[in-house]
Amino acid sequence: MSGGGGGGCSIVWFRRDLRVEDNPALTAGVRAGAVVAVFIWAPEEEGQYYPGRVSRWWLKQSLAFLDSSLRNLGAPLITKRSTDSVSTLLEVVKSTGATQLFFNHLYDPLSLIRDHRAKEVLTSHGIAVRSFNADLLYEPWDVNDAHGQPFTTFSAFWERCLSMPYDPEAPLLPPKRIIPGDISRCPCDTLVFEDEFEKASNALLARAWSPGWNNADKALTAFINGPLIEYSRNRRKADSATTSFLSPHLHFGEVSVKKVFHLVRIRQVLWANEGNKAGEESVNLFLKSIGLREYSRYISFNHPYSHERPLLGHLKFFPWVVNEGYFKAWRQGRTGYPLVDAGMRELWATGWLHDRIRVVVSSFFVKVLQLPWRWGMKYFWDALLDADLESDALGWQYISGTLPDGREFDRIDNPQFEGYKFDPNGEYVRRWLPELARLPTEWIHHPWNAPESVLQAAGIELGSNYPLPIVGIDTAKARLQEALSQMWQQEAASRAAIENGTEEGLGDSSESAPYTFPQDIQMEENLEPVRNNPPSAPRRYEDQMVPSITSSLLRIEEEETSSDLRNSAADSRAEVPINVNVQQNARVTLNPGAAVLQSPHSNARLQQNNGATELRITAEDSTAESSSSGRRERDGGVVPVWSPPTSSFSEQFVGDENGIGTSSSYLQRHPQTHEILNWRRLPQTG
DNA sequence: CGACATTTGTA
DNA sequence: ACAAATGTC
Repeated sequence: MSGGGGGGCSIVWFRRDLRVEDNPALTAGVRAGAVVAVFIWAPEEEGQYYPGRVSRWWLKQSLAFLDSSLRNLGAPLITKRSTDSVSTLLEVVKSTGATQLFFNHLYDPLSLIRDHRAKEVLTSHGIAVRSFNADLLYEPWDVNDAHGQPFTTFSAFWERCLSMPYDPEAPLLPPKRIIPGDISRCPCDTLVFEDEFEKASNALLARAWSPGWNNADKALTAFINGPLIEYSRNRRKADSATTSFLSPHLHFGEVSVKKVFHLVRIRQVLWANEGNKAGEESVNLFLKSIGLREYSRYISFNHPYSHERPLLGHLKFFPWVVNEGYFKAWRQGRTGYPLVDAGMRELWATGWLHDRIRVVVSSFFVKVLQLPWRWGMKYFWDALLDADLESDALGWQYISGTLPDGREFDRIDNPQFEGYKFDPNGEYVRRWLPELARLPTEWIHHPWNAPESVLQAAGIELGSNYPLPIVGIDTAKARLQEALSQMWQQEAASRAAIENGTEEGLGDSSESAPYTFPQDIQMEENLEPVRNNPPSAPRRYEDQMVPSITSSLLRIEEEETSSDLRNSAADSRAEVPINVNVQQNARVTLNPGAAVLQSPHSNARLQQNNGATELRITAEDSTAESSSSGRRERDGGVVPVWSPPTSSFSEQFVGDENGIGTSSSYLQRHPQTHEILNWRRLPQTG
């Protein structure tokens, strides 16, 4: 396994494993001889999930740290700008004379496809390709129930993980030094991660966060030595500095989960020996949140659609309220519910939110406002520093009640009560909603009930400097009931239609006139959300239209932007290629031998017609996404930018074999979803 | 010590 | 809202 005498070096392809310690691909590369470390920035490949501003900021910092560590070890990080990672890899291989490629696994749907293709293409060029597990305690395909089937509930999954017959592998030490490959003919591209606007907005982030693997290590140590022991007691506090703050580090793989697991476990044994029950329990709870991260990859691998369609099919028939006024009020933190609003303001200003508050605001979004969950998920994607497709998809599905072990649909959490639970003294609300700062705790989570005199004393005029509740909880409950009964009706009708052989189970009504967002959703300072008005916007049965992302970077880099993007390109925005429909989505060019991943229900599958498949998303798509976004400064933070409508989503694979409904839940349907993309079928080492 | 009440936590 | 865990007599 060493060098192989051929003299060719190895490429180590860094992605979301931006660390030198416990990096199996890097270790393998170093063992094999000379190494060329590469990072390819090809955000257009992410289509709609082009990374948000804060996420890109983090990546930039993190790469700088990685580069300097690699340099210290002997080989710099080669950075490449690309719209097609695989062909760029090929170029790098050619210009360096490499004979091997090493990388670590990713499990989001896009990466599964891209990496699969990378293996195929590079292998066909005579390159030895090997990939490794660097992101998880156990590979998804190694965790199965007694019948060899994937788990479908978290607790069963996690129980199994914790009782596997073998422990997760011990973390690898960083290499002592790296022999550099020949990069004389492989120049770096300068990567641009932020434009001038964004730079200004991002300046503040550095005060609160320190990206990079060495800082990740510090954060981990600080957490284990500090807040961990109190985790079980404190984890419910919205305002806490008691979380690990590891999530962005983990997202970019600056610290390995295996290392976290091992260190935390060691501490647990220690506490157990001391009879420290609280400490022991704290570790269990913290590990559970690590487990959820694992589970999100597990779900994504087994159901590569989970980021865009409900796992339990009935939600497909939920009549979502398509109301951009609600949506805007939610984003701005002007719903009239202090806990929700405080959360949204914090997110807006810092790109961060405590897990509890994520649940509160997303649950409010889905249950009270009844907005399509994918909008919310997309907003999180754009705004969160630790935006993570798999984790966020899991979270939103959990909230929406489309997981077997998720929250029930018909349950509305009352933000007022949750407020007193998670923020009993109102400190959190006061910090993020200065307009309520003078309100006594008694009323802080339900100002609408406060006596006029109290409001006056606190300088609050409801409906003027703080909104009345956008929707009353009772109204929301009634509406939710109504919507749910509609949903079940639709579901039943659809099933009946399928049984009658009327193939088109889903009412085509929804497909005919795709709703589009208003052109420009600006962050207006004093927008007053309408109160309790029945949703003026139509309800719709498909939840597929996701307001698009903003990528102002592209605006700068690609000058070719056409004049009227909104109408042309915006309608045909590149989607996550999973659902690419060639006819409809003209912008997504499927080059000869299109790779098309089909519905999970018809067994997700990468179809390849001939060897060199290529799925390319043209630059125009993303450029289009950058148009018409409003931005405004706002106390310290910067308002996340929101841009206009997105395409209709091509969820046309309507007539899934089994129909869609609870009776034929995905539990029974998922069998071979992963067969094709299963890594087991790919050369596996490590 | 078991039957029953109360509290708690809910991926 | 509910099931599990914990507390009480």
